Amino acid sequence: MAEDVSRRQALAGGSEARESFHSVRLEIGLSRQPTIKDVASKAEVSFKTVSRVLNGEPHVRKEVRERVLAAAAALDYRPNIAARGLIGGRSRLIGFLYDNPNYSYVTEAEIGALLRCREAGYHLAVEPVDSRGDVPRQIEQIISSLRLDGVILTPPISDDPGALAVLDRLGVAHVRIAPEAGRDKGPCVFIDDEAAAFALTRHLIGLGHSTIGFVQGHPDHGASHLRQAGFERAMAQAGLTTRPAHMVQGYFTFESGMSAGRALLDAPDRPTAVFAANDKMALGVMAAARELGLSAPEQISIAGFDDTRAAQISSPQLTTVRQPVDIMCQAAADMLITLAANEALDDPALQLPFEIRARGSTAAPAAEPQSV
Amino acid sequence: MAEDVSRRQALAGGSEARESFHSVRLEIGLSRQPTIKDVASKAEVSFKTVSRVLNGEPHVRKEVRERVLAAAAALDYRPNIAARGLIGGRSRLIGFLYDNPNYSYVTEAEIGALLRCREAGYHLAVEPVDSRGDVPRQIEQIISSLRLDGVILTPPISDDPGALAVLDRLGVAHVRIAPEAGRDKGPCVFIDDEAAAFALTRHLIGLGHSTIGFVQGHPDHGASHLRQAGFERAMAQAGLTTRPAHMVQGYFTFESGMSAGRALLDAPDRPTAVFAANDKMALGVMAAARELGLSAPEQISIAGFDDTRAAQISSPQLTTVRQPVDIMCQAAADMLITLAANEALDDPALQLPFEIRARGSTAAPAAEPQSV
DNA sequence: TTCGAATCTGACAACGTTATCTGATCAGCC
DNA sequence: GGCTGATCAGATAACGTTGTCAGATTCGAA
Repeated sequence: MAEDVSRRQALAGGSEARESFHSVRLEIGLSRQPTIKDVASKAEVSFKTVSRVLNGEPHVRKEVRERVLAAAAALDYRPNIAARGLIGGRSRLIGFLYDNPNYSYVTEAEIGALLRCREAGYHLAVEPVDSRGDVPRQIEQIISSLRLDGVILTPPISDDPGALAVLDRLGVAHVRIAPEAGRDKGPCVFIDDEAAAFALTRHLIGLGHSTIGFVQGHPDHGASHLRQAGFERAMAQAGLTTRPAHMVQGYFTFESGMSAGRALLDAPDRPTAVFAANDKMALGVMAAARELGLSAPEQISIAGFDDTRAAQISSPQLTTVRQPVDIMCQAAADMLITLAANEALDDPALQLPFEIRARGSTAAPAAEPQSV
Repeated sequence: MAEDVSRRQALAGGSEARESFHSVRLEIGLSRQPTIKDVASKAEVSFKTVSRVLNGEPHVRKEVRERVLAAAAALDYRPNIAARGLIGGRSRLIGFLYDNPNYSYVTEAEIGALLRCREAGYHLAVEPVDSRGDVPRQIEQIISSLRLDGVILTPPISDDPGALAVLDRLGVAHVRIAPEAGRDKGPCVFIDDEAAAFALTRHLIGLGHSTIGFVQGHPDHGASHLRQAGFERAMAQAGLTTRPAHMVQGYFTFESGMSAGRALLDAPDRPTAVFAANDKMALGVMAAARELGLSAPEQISIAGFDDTRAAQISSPQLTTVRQPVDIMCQAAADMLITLAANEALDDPALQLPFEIRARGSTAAPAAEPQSV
C-alpha cells in the first residue's frame, strides 16, 4: 500500500502530487487528526472562518456557518488543545490541588469537579501538594509547567496563605473549598461548618445527652475550629458544660479517632455521646467503643461530620452532617470556567446548605445513668 | 498605568519602544513566564542551544551547557508544555481512565500513577468513562482533545474490547490494570487473582470452615471470574462441595453485598463463613450479619478482597487479600513513560505479588455445629 | 600552515490555533 | 449611481518549542 502511494507521487508532479496524496490519506481514513485546515477545505472556506465558527464569533453568514459545522462534524474534528493553549494562554486545564489523598472527601470532590469540567470542554489535572513542604513553590511548579487556567484548592491548602499569595502573584484564578477565613478575599465555596456542628450537637442534646465528648479535627484545617465553635455554642446555649477531659485532639484520621475514643471512653466519667469532627474519626471512636465492649448506640452514641461513603457502610450507620462536597467542587469548577472566560462571578463566596443525617449510631442515652 | 505605558510607546519610535517596554517588564520582575529566549539572551547563546541543553542533546560544550543551566535556574525557567506538545505530538500528559468512581481502588490507583508521573515530569489527566455508554467514542474524544501520550485503563475498561481497538487504531500507548484475559496482547499489570482467591479460601478451610458462601463480583469485571475460579478450586481440592444457594451474585457494591449477605445468612443452612469477591461486598455481608444478630467472627467469618482502606477501619477489621493497587498503577505509569520515550518494555505483562491479610473478621467456626 | 573531519552553534521552518488587520461585498442612503 | 457603513471573509503574524540543515569553529594530521 505504501508502495502504491509513492508510485502515485512519482507519476504526478509537484504540488498536485501532494494534494492527491493528501486526499488519498483522507479517503483511506488514516488516523491522523483532522486539523482546522482540513475542515476549511472541506467546507470551502478559509481556515480562519472555521475558527470563527467554532469559537462562536460573529460575522459569519448563517449559510457558511452551517456548512462549516457540517464539515467539522463529518470529519469528527476536535481542536488541538496544545495549539489553543499556546496562542491564547488558556490551557483549558483546571488544576485540582489537594494535600493528603486519604482525606475521604477527595474522591467525591474530584468527581464533582470532573463532571462540570467535562461539560464545559475542560479537563482536570489532579495534583497532590505536600503541605508540610514548600507549598508556594510546589504550586508555582505545577502552574507554570501546565499553564493551568485555574485551580481548585481543597483543605488544608485552602487556608495556606503562601498558596494564595503565589496564585495572586501569578494571576491564576482559584477557588477555595471550605476555607476557614478570608471568605471575602476571593472566590470560595463552603458550608456553614459552625452552624452544622451546632445543629448536630443540638440533635444529640435533643436525644437527651448531657455529657458529650468532642474529638477535634486537624488543627491546620480551618473547618476544625469552626466545628468546635459550633459544638461549644450549642453546649453553652443548653447550659451544659464541657469538661476539658472530654475535648480530645484528633487529626482527621481513623487512628487518631480511635485513640481519642479510647481516651474518652476508657474513663470513669465517660460521656454518653461523642461528636467527632469528621467521619473517619467517628469510625475510630466506634472501633474503640467496640474494643471496650460498648455497643453503639445502646451504650454510646457516636456522630461524625461529612457524610462520607464510609459513614453509610459502617455498622451501625453513622449519624453525621452531609456536606455536599461533590456539588461544592462542581460549583468551584463552574466559577473557574466563568473566570477563565473573563466574566464576572455572580457570587464569589458561595454558601451551600448542609443536612443533618440522623442514623443508627445515635440514640437516647440509657435510661439509668451509667455507673462505671 | 496603562496610560503611562501607551505614552511611553507613543514617545519612543517603533520597535525600539517595544524593546524598552520589554526590558522594563523584565526589570520590574513581572510575572510573565520566562521563555527559552529569555534564557538564551541571559546565557548569551541562541535559543536553539538552550533547547539542546534542556533536552540533554549532545554537541554542546560543557562550558556552554553550564552557562545555560545556570541561566535557566536563575530565571526559574520551565518549558511551556503546550508548545512542546504542539510540535512533538507528546503532551506529557497521561490519561487515567476509570469507570465507576465508587470502585474503592480508584483513589489508591490514582495516587500511585500520580507519584510516578510527577517524578518523570508528566502529569495525570483523570477521565471518567461510562462503560454503559459508547466506550470507544468516549476514549477517542478524550485522546484527541488532549493528545495524551498514553492511558492507564482500570477495570472494567481494561477488558473492554472496543477500548483496546480504538487505542490501537489511534496508536496510543496503553497499560491495562488487572485485565481478565489477553495478558499477552499488550502491556498490563496484574496480580494472580485466581491464586489469591485460592489462598484466601484455603485460609478459611484451614480455620475449620467447611460450609463457605461466596459472593460473586460484577460480571463485567474479569477479576470476578478469576476470583470465583480460585475459590472453587480450593473447595474442590479440599473435597468440599459448594451448594448453588451459597453462590450469590453481587456487583462489587456495599448494597449488593448486603442483599447477598441477607440471602446467605437468613436461611436454615447458612454457611459458617462467607468470602466476598471484594471488600465493599464483604462489608455489606457484615452489615447484613449484624442486622440478623450474628456477630463476626464468633458466629460468622467474613472475608473480602482488595484490602481497601475500608477493610482496615471496619469493626472487626476485615480479613482480605492485599492487592497493591498503588504499586500496580505506579508500574503502569512507568511503562507508559518508557513507551513514550520510544523504548521497549522489559516485561509487558507484569505480575505483582499479593498478600493474605488475616484479621479479626475470620476465626474458627463455633465448636458446636450451628443449629438454627 | 592547510585540509578534512568532528564538533559545536545558529538561522529558519514547522506544529495548529487565535488575533489583527486589511480587503471584499452588500445594503441603504443621498 | 456613488458614497458610507455594516457585515463578512481571508492573509498574515504571532504563540514557544523542537527538527532540519547549513555554517562556524576546533582539532588532529599531513
